[in-house]
Amino acid sequence: MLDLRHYRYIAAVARNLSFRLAAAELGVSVPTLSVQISHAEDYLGMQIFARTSRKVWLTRNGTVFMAAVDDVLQSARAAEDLGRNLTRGMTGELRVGYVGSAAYAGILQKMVGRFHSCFPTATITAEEHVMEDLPRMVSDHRIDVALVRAPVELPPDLCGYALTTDHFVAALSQDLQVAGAGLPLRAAALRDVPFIVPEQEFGTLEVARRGKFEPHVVSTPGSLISVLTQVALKRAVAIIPNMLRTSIHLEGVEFRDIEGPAIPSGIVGIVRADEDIPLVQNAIAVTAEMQAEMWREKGVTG
Amino acid sequence: MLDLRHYRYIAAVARNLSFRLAAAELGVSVPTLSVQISHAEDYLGMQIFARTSRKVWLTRNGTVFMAAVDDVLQSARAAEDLGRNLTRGMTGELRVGYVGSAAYAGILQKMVGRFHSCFPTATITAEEHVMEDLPRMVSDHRIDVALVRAPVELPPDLCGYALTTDHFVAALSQDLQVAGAGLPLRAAALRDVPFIVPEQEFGTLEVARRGKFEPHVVSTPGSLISVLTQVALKRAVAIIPNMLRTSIHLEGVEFRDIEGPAIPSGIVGIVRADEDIPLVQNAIAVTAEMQAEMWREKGVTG
DNA sequence: TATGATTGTTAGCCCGAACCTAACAATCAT
DNA sequence: ATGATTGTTAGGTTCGGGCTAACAATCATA
Repeated sequence: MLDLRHYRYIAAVARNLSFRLAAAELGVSVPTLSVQISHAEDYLGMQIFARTSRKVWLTRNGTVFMAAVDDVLQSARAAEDLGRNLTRGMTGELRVGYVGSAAYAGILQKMVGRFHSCFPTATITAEEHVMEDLPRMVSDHRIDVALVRAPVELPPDLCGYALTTDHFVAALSQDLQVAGAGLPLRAAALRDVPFIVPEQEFGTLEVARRGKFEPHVVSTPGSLISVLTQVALKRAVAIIPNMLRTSIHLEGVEFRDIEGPAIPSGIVGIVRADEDIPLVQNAIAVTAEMQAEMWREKGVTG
Repeated sequence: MLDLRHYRYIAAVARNLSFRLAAAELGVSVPTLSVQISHAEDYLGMQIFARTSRKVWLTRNGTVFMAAVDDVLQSARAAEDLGRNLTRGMTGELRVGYVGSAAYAGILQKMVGRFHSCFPTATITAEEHVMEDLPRMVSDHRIDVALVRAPVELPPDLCGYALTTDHFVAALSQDLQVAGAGLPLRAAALRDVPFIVPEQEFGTLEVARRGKFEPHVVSTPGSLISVLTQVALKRAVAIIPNMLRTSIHLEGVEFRDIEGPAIPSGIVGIVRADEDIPLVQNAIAVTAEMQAEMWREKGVTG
């Protein structure tokens, strides 16, 4: 069977129409080239080149054959390029999983956009999942990166990076007459109000802790838009990330800050601590850089 | 640089997901395969396969890389197939040159049609040229096959095959009052008639020889349709292949057989005597076969 | 839990083939 | 005619792919 060397030698002779020049270009001796070309011709059973001891030219069939030779060399080059880019982390496959509120926070769009411009030949997939499943999916190599709503505790094989900062606020039905309209809401005032609890229940638990009561949970919908809808329908309250104030306006729902120190929220990116796929490593670096830019801008503007 | 062996080994392991089975399939020992896969991985700088001493599977990057591996192997296979088909004369390039009247005789269409069905992957070109140039074009390797109007004398490096048989007839203007309407035309009767001479002037010369006169040549147009037109316009006569009777009807022109033994015409295929391109050799064989079929049919029907 | 079977890796040797130099053959230029 | 240029042939060297043997690691079974 011919190997790539034969194809490279054939292509070189065809380019130069001279064994001497082709041998120089290839860095081999003329006899070596001559013998190898002969081997290829013997194997194929046809002359690729016609030659006097003074001139070399392609035969008719040789001319037709050259198209296939170029194909072989091109695909071999493409394979090595692909290998190089995979090892350098310039291409490959990147699987992102995210909770719905990562899209509201805008971080998902920014990340995917940045990935596409940094790694244009990479395949990037992004699928929404419930927050409960996401860390496990990263652990099990079913996805490479997860975007979840902070805070979250991680098993030792995973590590997280804070990508956006936010804090919890209360979203409550306008039908409720809670004291101090316009002012920060006291946690204790929610003792007897029905609670709608989003996937990230940390805010709810913290408010209950501050108010020293067990929250009266009436529903735990899947998405934040459902949470707000339920708040309106059930004359209830929900403790949700402040970011939603700017993203969602729903008739009958008002937002109130919560009295006391801000309850931290934000989006966290989760990856495997021992990540060894170069593209994913690069993606993490790019994300960190992007986050630094965002926080720098934020620092300047506000 | 990786060569085709590496790609074949990688593909085999990926198919079998086992070094043992892949080695058996490839007909090499397991250690050989193991070392070669390692070489490829070292060269690329990435793991293609992950393995415990009990299981083998593709890495993420390995999966992406396999597409390129398949490309390389497919193009290599295609190249060898092409080489084989070129050697066996099943594909390649076939250049046909023909005189216009070969198309009227139908032989050109039959030939090209037959070529396409026999050699579907071959590239077949057919160009019209003046009869004078065609034998030289074959000699000079500018075309592979020439279809000309018999008779023709050939240089020793060419040889010809009679493909169709025909004979010359007279096409003459109806305005001429030549004796013996409806009967074979006597050559001597054309002594004072203006002659339109087609590319193949043999018929004209033979008629003049039989009539023992120098023909009064008034025009030598390029195509047979022009010859007939000129016959009508110039109240002249032309000695042309009988085949045209069935192909062309032109107002003001009548056809008359010529008295005496039939003056032979027909289409001749010309090729190089030392032709060494397998496709062309096969094309000649196919044409000969086709001609035999045609003559057999003719013998049966008439 | 121990033992044997299965599978991939490492080590050491062998041999084919790619490569080189030298000598040769054939063409072209002066 | 003679020397220069270019491809081929011949013979020796070396690199590396291939093999066997020994090893390591896992899994199955007793």
